[in-house]
Amino acid sequence: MSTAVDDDLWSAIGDPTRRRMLDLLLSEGSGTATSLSERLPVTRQAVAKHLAVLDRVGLVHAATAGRERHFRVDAARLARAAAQLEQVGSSWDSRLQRIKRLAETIERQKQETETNE
Amino acid sequence: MSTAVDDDLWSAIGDPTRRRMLDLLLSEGSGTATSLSERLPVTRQAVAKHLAVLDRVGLVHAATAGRERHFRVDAARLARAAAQLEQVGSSWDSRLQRIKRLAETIERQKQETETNE
DNA sequence: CGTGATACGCAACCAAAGGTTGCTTCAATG
DNA sequence: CATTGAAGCAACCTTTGGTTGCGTATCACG
Repeated sequence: MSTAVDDDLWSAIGDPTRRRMLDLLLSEGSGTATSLSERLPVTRQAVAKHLAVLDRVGLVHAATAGRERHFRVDAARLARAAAQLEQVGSSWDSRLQRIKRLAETIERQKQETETNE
Repeated sequence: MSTAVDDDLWSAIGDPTRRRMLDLLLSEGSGTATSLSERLPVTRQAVAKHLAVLDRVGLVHAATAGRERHFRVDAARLARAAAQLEQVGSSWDSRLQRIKRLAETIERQKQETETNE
C-alpha cells in the first residue's frame, strides 16, 4: 500500500527530467543549472526550477561559489526516496504474485472437479 | 541509470491518484470509475480520465457489462512497471553506497596521513 | 411499457506545473 | 573599467489534473 504520506518526495522524483538530473548529479558529483542544462533537452531556466523543487524537498543542497551555485545530492534523502520506490515496486510484485498463485490454485481445483464428474 | 525509454509507464504511475487507483484495483479485483471515485478524494470524471491514461499505456483493461465498465489491472504490465521502480531504486541505492564507501576510504587515508606527520 | 434512478461520456472551464523567451544583476577576468 | 559568463526574475504558453454541468444509455420496477 502506498503510504500516501511522502507524496512530496514521490512527486519530486516522479518527473523524468528531475530523475535524469539526479542521475547526472550522482555520476558527476555536483553541477550547476548551466552545466546540467547542457546535457539535458531543456533550458537552463527549466533546470533551475527543477533544482528549486529538489532543493525544497531536500534531495539536493546548494553551495554558492563565486558566481556559480553548485548543487549536490543529499545521499540520505535520496536513499530514502530510493527505498520508497523499491518498497512500492516490491509491494505490487508480491501482491501480483499472490494473485497469480491464487489463480493457479483455483485452476487446479477446477481441473480436479472436472475429472471427478 | 534511468533507461529513459519507458517514460510513458513511469509518468502513468508517477501520479499519486493513479497509484492509489492501482492499489484499489489490486485489492478489490476490479472496479468502475464510480466505485473507485467513492474511495478517492476526486470526482468520477477525474477517475475516468486517469483510467483512460492507465488504459492507454496498458496497465488496466476495460470490460463493458451492461451500463458498467469494469476495469482490472494487467498483471504483466504492472509487474514490468514495478520492476522498473525497483530497478531505479536499487540503482540509486548501489551508487549511493559506492559513494559512501569511497568517502570512508578517503577518510581513512586522511587519518593515516595525519598520524604519520 | 414507461418512468425514474444509475452509470457513463462529452465539453467547457480552471489552476498548477513544466517549459520557453527576454531582460536584469552580479561576479570574475582581461 | 568593460566585457563576458553565470544566475535570477518576470511574463507568457501549453499540458495536465481537477471541477461543474449536461446529455445519453441501461437497468429495474410499478
